[in-house]
Amino acid sequence: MEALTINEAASTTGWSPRMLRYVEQAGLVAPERSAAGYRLYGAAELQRLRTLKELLSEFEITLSDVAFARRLASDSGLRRAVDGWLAARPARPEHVQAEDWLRFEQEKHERLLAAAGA
Amino acid sequence: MEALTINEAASTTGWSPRMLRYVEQAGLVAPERSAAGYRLYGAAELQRLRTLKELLSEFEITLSDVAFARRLASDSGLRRAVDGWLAARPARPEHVQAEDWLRFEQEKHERLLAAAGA
DNA sequence: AAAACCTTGACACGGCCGTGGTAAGGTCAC
DNA sequence: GTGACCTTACCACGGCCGTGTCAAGGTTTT
Repeated sequence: MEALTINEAASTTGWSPRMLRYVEQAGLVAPERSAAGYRLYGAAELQRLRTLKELLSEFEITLSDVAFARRLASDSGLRRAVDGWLAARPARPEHVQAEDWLRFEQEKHERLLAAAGA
Repeated sequence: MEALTINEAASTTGWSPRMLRYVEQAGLVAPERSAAGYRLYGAAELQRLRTLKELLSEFEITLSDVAFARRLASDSGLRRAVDGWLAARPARPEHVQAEDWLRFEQEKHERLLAAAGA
């Protein structure tokens, strides 16, 4: 069975080794460990890392966003509270709303892209 | 019918006027506007602002988190993609995971509280 | 018409995020 | 047993978040 070490995994997924550790810390992709503590990425993890990358760029979301979604999914108390708040009266002027928070959420990415010189 | 102006609303909700504008920009609580453009907070908005505040402190989450939850709730494509990713193989070592991301998500707040001298 | 309040826009600032790099020290392969 | 690779821990840095404050200009009230 082939399990890639962190640098190999980095090469095949496009993440940097540094980011792989960061992603693990965020609780999103945690590879098995060897007896000595080496990270061992199996096929499942590699796939997960690739799809994670697509997910982030396709929807312009961040690791923190996914981490929060994870928390939402696993903490039903939190989910109920948040969904409940959102479901309550949806704040009067609905049009302004949609327009505004959309810009709010997108702005950072536009700035990032601009800064990245894309 | 009584509708409070931004400073009055700030007083009764505990938010600062600046934050009220920020919360609106984040698309979370958007008050009606007078003909001249003055924000007019009704009972519903005031209640919403108070519960929002409780929500944030009770679960140690941020405005951005709620904004993202809102996006998740209103963009089914996004929700399906994220939930799908999370639902897929839940990353091997489940224990490390839970432990780790929990710390990851909580650390910032601990630091915030510490910094705030609480 | 002046005082008091509102609006948007901008500057500021500490702190965290995403990222890279490096150091000190274990592990693996040959 | 030496070189290549891994691990954790820490410093650095640009950019955004949450927040305050101030300026320039309308509105409301008296």
